[in-house]
Amino acid sequence: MVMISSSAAPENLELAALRRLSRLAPVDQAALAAALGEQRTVRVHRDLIREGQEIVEPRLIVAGWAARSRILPDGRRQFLSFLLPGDLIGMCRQPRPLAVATVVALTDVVYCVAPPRDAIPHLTDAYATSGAIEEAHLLGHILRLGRLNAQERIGDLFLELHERLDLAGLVSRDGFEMPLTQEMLADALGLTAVHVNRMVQQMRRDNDVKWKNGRLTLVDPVALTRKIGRASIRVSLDAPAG
Amino acid sequence: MVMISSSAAPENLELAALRRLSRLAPVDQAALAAALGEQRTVRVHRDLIREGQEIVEPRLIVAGWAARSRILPDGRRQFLSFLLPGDLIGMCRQPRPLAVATVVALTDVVYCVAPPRDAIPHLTDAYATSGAIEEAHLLGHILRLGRLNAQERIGDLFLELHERLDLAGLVSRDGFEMPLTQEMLADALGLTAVHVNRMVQQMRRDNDVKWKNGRLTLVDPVALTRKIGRASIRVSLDAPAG
DNA sequence: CGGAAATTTGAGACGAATCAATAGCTGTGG
DNA sequence: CCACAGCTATTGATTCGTCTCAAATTTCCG
Repeated sequence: MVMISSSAAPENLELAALRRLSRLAPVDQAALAAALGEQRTVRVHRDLIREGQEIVEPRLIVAGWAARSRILPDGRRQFLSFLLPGDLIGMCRQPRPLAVATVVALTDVVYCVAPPRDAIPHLTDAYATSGAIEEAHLLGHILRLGRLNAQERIGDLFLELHERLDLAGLVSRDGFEMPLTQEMLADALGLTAVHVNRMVQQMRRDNDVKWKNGRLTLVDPVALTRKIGRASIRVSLDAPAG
Repeated sequence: MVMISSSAAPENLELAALRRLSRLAPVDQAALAAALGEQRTVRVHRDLIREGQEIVEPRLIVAGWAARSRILPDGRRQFLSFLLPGDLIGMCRQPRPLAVATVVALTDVVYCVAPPRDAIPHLTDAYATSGAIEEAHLLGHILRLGRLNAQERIGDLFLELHERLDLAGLVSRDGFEMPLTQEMLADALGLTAVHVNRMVQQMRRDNDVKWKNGRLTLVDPVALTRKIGRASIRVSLDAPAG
């Protein structure tokens, strides 16, 4: 269930993260690789950042999934966004910021300290673009929660994950590793685990998805996109003119 | 109904916007005021930015309300966030970005071109903080849509607006101008106008809010905050050490 | 193999949507 | 000054989607 426990050599996973970042802007891959030196692991269910605490240093996820979350006094939990390999944690433009959300590891998470802005040419651009994409994901999530019904929400989220993991080179023809439980999906989508379950079964019956052993396959992503009316995010990934 | 049609001198409104920005970081107010020279007005219902189009130049709202919105193929509409006096429109760190959402004027909106980053010392910090706050608002909106019921959503949004307008100096003891219709509230909160209506009546009966003639009063913001379990946003507004 | 976590199933209750109609308000033009 | 059009707000009756609670089953993992 935990992604990194597979037999794939860790190098491959790093590379996936690298590929992801490097596609954001023209970055010297060798320099970036050098910066990725020291890797740490956080265990499942552990917090990477705790709400209200001061943020340590920005980090780059090399492997595994995490989520930003908030919890209400009465225990209700909401995942605000998912953080996948290649994503940045706690990267912000503010001088001395307090975390506005907890970041919790949904699987074992391998990360490294994000190389400082000026360590590598164009890295500033890469981070900026990364931030813009992240905001686009937040907006997409708001649309999802505000105006889509349960089944659309699930499908739409699956499409987003597919898209993002594809960019990170983590999608093969038979889908991708999806370590989320139905309860986690519920916490992200503003639903109940029970209802997520029923809707997923529906989607399986409709042959929209296959999901087994933590591996998810979207049978026809394009058709599903149309079915849901999802606008895929198109932040320019090309290098800026110059 | 349109805020700026009041008898208040336009200078006061500018100042409100100024105060807002200046509180974000130590900014030379005179320099900022100079940069605010040329003001334009956009009529109600007109778009300031259209989704998918290239963003022109970043703007600063001087008076009036706008909203970022997305519309689904079938006509469903979702407001992603509200933009109030002192807020920035289209400010992004990306080189040549496409708008990820439409920005529509909810009232007549007076704006000016946002002074460039390096025009004024510390303005970069101010923009950074402004961006961080905006992200915090997005996260708050996600929590709202995902885990609060109709009445909590409305109350929580009212509290956010109160907080933001207060920072902008636009709240007096008898509340603040609230140009939103119940339908707009519905489009922001993922509800129906009909249901918003019923819940607002409930809140009036409970003596949580007064709302008449476009003016909204929160009878006891602190109590309401507790009642809803809302965590107010505490991005550091103080100057960074040094 | 055993225990915990995750998924699945069922019955019933409740919150919010839907559809439809009415009433109030605002501005416009005759 | 009134009549009318067009929003906005309100009310009622009904339907539908999702939640809740509870229990059974399956899967995962040590």
